[in-house]
Amino acid sequence: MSASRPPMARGKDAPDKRRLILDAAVRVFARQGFHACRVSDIADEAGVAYGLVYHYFGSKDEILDTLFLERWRVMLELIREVDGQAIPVRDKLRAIASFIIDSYQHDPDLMKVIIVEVTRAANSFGNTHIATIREAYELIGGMITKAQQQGVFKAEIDARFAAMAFYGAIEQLLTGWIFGLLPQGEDYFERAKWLVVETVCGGLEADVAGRTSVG
Amino acid sequence: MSASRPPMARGKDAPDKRRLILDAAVRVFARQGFHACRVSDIADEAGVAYGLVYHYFGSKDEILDTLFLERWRVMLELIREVDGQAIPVRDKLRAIASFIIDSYQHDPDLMKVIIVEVTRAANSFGNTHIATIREAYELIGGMITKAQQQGVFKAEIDARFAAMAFYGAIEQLLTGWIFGLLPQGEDYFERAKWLVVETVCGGLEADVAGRTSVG
Amino acid sequence: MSASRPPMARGKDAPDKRRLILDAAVRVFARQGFHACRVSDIADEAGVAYGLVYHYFGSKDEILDTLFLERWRVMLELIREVDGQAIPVRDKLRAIASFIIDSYQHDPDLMKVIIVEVTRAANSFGNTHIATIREAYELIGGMITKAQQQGVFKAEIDARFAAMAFYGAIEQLLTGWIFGLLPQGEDYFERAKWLVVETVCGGLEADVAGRTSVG
Amino acid sequence: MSASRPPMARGKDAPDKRRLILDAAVRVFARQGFHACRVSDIADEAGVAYGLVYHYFGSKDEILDTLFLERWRVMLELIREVDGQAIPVRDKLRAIASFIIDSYQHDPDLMKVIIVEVTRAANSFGNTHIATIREAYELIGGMITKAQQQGVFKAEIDARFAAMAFYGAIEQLLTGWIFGLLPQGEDYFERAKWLVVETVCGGLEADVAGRTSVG
DNA sequence: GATGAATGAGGATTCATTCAT
DNA sequence: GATGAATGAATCCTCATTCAT
Repeated sequence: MSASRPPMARGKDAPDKRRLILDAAVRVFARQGFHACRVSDIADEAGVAYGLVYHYFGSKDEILDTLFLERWRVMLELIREVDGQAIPVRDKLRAIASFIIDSYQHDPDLMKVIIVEVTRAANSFGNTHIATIREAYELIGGMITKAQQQGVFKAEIDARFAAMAFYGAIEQLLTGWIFGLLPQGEDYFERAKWLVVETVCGGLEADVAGRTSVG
Repeated sequence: MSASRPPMARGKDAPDKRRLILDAAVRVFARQGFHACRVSDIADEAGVAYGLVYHYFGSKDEILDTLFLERWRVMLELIREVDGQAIPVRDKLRAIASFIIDSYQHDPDLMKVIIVEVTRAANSFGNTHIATIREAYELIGGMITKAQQQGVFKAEIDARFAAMAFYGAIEQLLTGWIFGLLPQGEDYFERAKWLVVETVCGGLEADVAGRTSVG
Repeated sequence: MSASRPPMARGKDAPDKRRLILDAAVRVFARQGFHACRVSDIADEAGVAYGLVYHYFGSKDEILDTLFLERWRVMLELIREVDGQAIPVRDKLRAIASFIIDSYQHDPDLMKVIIVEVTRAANSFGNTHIATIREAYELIGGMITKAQQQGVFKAEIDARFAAMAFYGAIEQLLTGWIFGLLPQGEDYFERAKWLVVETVCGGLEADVAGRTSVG
Repeated sequence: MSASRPPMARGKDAPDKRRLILDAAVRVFARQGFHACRVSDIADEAGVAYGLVYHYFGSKDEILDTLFLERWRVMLELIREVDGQAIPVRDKLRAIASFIIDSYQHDPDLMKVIIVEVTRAANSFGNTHIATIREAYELIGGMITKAQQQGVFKAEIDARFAAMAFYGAIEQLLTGWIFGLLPQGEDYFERAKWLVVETVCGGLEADVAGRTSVG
């Protein structure tokens, strides 16, 4: 369950300019924001000629689209895979949270760009990719619904809303890291995976009747 | 505990052009997005001359800035007020969730702008806004810490992370409404207030040992 | 033969806002240049309301025109008066040089503005006032012509060209002071008056035949 | 000792758009004045696209800047070269006056722009230009000082002031031509070269004691 | 594939001037 | 006279995109 971006097979010394440009774009978008950066900034950061960006990508937008889609495709695959497994819902949610947090740990700039520039961009990129995003939410919602049918989760809480809350909790942790509001580090990332699932599944409240909430 | 924007005392017939511009900006930003709209769109929407926008605001950015600050001032006041009350933590969180959801219900455009555009702009905006947001999180974190000390909340979950998760869950519900991913309406809003608090405090898991999840 | 600007008779305590605005404009034009300053800068500097500037002057241009004309009228009067006197040409030129240098000493900002913004502005104000400026040159040229006819000045040098060179030499001294290229101070000003006349009349060359060039 | 602008080595058919823009700017600045012309006027005059102006120059100011620097570099070279020659001071001054007047004759627009716009802009331009101009004056001042030490020029006249007066006399002749106050033409230009040197070196005064004013 | 000069529409900002009070 | 809010035309500069080499 790797959180790394799909490798682009190439000859040993071949630099794969396309990949170079994408990776440069991530850094530049993260640093300056999509709107504040120019195509020339990306080319400079990648160390390639201005025009080459347009050789590989049709537009500046397409670069961001590509970055989003690359990552989100893996994300959806992961969710679908998890969805098909015969494991407790808590483990499923745990796998999703782990994947997202691992993704951040592996490439924080990329996740920052996706969250800041796409996921919350209701009027631009968010709308373009709404179908993709919706699918993720629906898959998660489906897991919750199934858990409710099995009696594992309470039935009173609308699964769609619960899915949003779950995903929002994770994304906000990332946001906290992105903007320096939460401490980062290997330990914190690991703890966060457990924490977000524990909060959403077990709740913050202490057990009043001796029930152990630790799985 | 009104979620409405602070009224601007004025003579009966005086139109307060500044307010007019601010309100128009909310509508235009919500409709087109901050970057996609022109200053002239704001002026047109407000029914004032182009130049008047610059009479009251130094730049397009400053308008967004002002909207953010206005809203968060009210938000912080609410949180501080709630923090000072001698009520159960669940009620405190409920009050905060209610306030935010009421705000959305009362002026969805404004909340859309705050969530969608300000997060994106957090790159460019100085640390002023981050500091404001940080204060809100710290207040919520403080409530959770206190609850943990009183044994009401589990001690294993870092309060700062829990505060982020809580806030993120709420914000994602708003995002769901904004993107049209969740159903809206008076009932849904009311239900959402309960749901988000119930999820975060009581957890999604059903009681397996007769524990009542109602505080 | 005062170099001061015409006093504006007024009640003791009356501040004469018009004068206030003109004087403020001199300072602002000198500091920022005519084009780089806004009408509001003038109003601020004068400590009057924005709109009052337009109560006294029809436009920003008119302010500069007024400043130029006020000073140049006195200048022309001086030249005409000198022209009518029965004194050696050297004394006449000396009187003119003195007047201009005294003017600079008395109000360097005003002279800077007139030289920089009007006298050299071939495409704007310079053209507007070309007739006024031409008259001064012609009067000086006339003095030189007369001196040539009297055998005091060489006949080979075109009087119009000589008049320009004479005036240019003076103006360049002022320019040197304005841009910090020449040392300033009472002594330098006095010496400059003598120097410019001595240079133009007597020449820089040392006497080779015992002639004393000091009048 | 050509007064022409430095040639730009290029392939036979290559149009060198940068040069095209610079030359167009000279014409437009001379015709309309720096402030009154738009960047689009320059582009139109050069027959290039609007944006290309900004491809080669950072701003409208930088164009004027470049013109100034280009011209003064040549001017300084000339003065330095003249300064190094073992010729009478009168010949040196004559060479400088000739160069400037030739420059005007060769490209009156450029000289108009240099004189009219750069002086005005000296406020905004940093001390870079002032420093350049200062060097020219100091070189001329040095020639005069040397002549004074050799007894060729009077010692009573401060060399720095004399240098300014000399340069001012020349510049004012150009100003006279620019404003249409002095007659132009091959003969007048040639005569002016002699005249300005004769005036400054020999003085306007006729010889009263058989002194020859020819050095 | 690679380069970077060339294009030109778009939009923020400025600021002189007007005018109602 | 005095005030400053209101107006809107003017223009600089940006930058995504195209294209010839």
